[in-house]
Amino acid sequence: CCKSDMYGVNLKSEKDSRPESEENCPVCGDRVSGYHYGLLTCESCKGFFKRSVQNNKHYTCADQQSCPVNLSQRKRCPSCRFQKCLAVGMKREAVRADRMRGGRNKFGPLYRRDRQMKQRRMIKTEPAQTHCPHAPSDFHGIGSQTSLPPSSDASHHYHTYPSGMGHSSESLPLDCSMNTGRGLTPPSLPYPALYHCTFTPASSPCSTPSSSTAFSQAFSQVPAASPLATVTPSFLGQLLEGEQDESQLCAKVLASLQREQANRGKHDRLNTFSIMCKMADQTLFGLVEWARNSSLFKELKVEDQMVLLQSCWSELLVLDHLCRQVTYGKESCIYLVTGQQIEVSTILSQAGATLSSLVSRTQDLVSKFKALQLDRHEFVCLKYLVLFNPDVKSVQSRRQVEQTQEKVNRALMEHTQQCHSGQSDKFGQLLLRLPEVRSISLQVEEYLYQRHLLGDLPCNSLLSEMLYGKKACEP
DNA sequence: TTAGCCTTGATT
DNA sequence: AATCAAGGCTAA
Repeated sequence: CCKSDMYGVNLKSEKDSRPESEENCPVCGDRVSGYHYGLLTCESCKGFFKRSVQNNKHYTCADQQSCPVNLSQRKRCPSCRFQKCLAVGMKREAVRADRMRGGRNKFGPLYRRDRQMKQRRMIKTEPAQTHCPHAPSDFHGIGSQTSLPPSSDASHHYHTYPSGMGHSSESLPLDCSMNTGRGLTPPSLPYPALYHCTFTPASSPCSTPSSSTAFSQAFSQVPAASPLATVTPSFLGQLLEGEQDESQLCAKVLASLQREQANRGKHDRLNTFSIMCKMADQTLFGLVEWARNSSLFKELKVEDQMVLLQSCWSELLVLDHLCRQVTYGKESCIYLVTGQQIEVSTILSQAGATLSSLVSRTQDLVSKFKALQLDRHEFVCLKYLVLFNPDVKSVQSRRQVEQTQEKVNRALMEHTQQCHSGQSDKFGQLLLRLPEVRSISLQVEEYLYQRHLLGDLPCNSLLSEMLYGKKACEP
C-alpha cells in the first residue's frame, strides 16, 4: 500500500523514539516520572512541590514573578516555580497532612480518566483507505471517541506511542494544497489537568445553529462573569487577569471538534485544512470573548469594539499562535491549540509555496520571540496594542483608543525596563516585531481568501465571516 | 535545598 | 500479586 511513504514523513529520527511517554513535565520540561499531586510531572517538581506544601513555604520572587522555569533554571526562583506548579494544576490537597505513606488518594480516578483520554486520542479513527492524495482525509486522533468502530482492527494500532513502530497510516493523506503530513502526535496538554475541564455543557458558541451571524453571536454571548475576586494592584496584572486558561480553551476546542466529527458520517470526515479552520475559528471565538471581557475594551462603544475586532482579528490570531509556540512549542514543531504537534519540516515538505512561506515566516518570528524571552505580561500587552489601534478607519472614539494604546505601551515599556533590564531595549525589540506580525496576518487572510475562492473554507464560521467582512470593507 | 532512588500500602 | 502515587532518605 502506498500509504506508508508517499509523504515521506513517517519516522522521526532514531534518537527521537523514546521508550516512554512523550510527555514532559509541564512545570520545567524534564522527563515525567508519573502522576504526582494531580498531574504528570517530573520527579524533581514532585519533590519540590511536596517540600513546599509540607513545610508551608512562602517564597518571594526577587524579580517580577515571571521568571522562566525550565530544566536549567528551575532552581533559580522557587517562588516562580511554585507558582507555576499551582498554575499547571498541581494540587495542595494531594499532599497529605498526616504524612501517611503508600496507598491511593481520591485523585486515583482522575488519573485513570486522564490516561484514558490520552490513550483515546492516540488511537486513530480509521486506517487511511485512499491512495489518492486528492481525497479528503481523516484527522486521526480527533473525534476518535465517537468514530472508532467498536471492533475494528484500527483499535489495536495505537496502543503504543506513534513513532515507535513506524505506523505509516499515521501520516495524513491530505488534500494536495495543504499537506501537514505526519499524523499529529498525541496531545500533551500544556496544562495537563484535563480533568478540570471535562466537557463543558453543550452551550459553547460554536454549536449554535446560525440564525444570526457568527460575529453577532459572538457578541451577544453573555460575558463570562469576570473573576474579580483578586484585584491585582498593577495595571499589568489586571490585563493579565483576563487571559484565558489554555487548558480550558484546549478542552473547548477539542470538544467542539469532536462534536463536529460526531455529527458527520463515517465517510464525511473533515479534512485537515477544515480542522485547522475550525481550530482557528474556536480560537477566534476565545479571542473575541477575551476582548469583550476586558474592562478596557468594555469602555468603548460597541460599534468601535466591532470595528477594532474586525480589523485586528487575524493579528490577534497570529499573536496567540506565537504565544503558544513560545510557551509550549518544542523546537521544530508547531503546537496547536489542541495540544497536538506537527513537525515543521513535514509541513514545509508538503505545503504549497504560500503556506510554506507563511510557516517559515512565523517560525522565524517564534525564534525571535523565544530569543527575547517574552513573558506573559509582554504578550498580553502586544495583544492590547494590536487591539487598540487608533488608525483603524471609522473608529469613532479615536482619542480613547489612542489613550488606551498609549497606556498599554507605557506599561509595556516600564515592565520591560524593570523586569528585563538585562536586555537592553527589549521594549523596542518587541515593538519592532509588530510589523511582521501584521504582515503575516495579512498573508494569512490572503491565503484564507484564496482557499475560500476554491471553496475550501468551512462556511458559517466566525473565521469566514471576519474574512468576508474585511474583504467587503476593502476598496 | 535539590533530586534521584527507595519504601509503603490501598486499590486493582 | 501487581500497580503506582504517596512519603522518606540521602548524596551532592
